[in-house]
Amino acid sequence: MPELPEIETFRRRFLRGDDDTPPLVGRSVVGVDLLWEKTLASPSPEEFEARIVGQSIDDIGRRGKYLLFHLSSDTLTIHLRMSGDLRVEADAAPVATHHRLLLNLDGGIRLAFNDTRKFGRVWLLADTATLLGKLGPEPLDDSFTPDLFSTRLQPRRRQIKPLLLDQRFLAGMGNIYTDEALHLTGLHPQTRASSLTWEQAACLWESIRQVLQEGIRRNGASIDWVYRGGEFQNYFQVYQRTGEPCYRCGTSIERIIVGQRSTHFCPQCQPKPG
DNA sequence: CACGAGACCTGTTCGC
DNA sequence: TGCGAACAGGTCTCGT
Repeated sequence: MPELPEIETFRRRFLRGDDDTPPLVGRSVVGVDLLWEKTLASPSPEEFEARIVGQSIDDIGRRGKYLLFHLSSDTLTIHLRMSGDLRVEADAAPVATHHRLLLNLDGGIRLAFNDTRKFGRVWLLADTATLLGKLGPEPLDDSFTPDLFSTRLQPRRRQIKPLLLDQRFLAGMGNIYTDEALHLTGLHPQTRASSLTWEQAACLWESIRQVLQEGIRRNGASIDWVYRGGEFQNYFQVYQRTGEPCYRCGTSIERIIVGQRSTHFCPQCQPKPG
């Protein structure tokens, strides 16, 4: 799941707190329990524990799909990949199935990293530049303009969908929001990026921002049992709607594979070019 | 550079 | 009912 809106939802929840989650800023790390070694990308488990204990959470940020806990002297960087989840719970709570890393905080709570498929990764970094430096623009930043987007699209010959999923091209888009943005624009997912007119690029720019903002407003999308609270799944136009009628024209939504990813689109509203 | 295959993992759903 | 195949929100590496 976790794409930009879901990560942003975590960030806001941990910053402000909500009904069952207290704000995390200001709390310090008092202990660590690494339950699945590969979850920790760097440094070594020994160094991780020695360095992180005693640091406090000063702020919480996000870059693309990376969640950034800015600590006293390091940045705890987390990528949830396919099945990662973050839960704030009592530090005496039983350790749930698929918990991979526990960070005990002061005040009797802990931040638990739960990840069924074990793809998620955690880094403790003094400098995030190496890890984050190759990411493309932030789609919701003011600096991301239609002109910038169009200019970046122009030299690329790739199919538009895999290009939008390429985090070096644009940071934060995943399979759901890409399918939704292309449908909103009326672009076939296999359209060549370089073939887009400025107007089409500007329309896609608008659609990308619209679906991401809508996703954030709905607290992300909850599929299956993960990510309580998200509502955006109730507003999907094409994602996981194979065979169901397009809300705009009534044509059956189709599912094809593009760049090895499941892709949903309306063949009427998003005609294949050429 | 663009693209596809395979890897990394576990769990659920689908088809026969 | 059972069992294997297909599929899942992501990204990396390798070969062509």
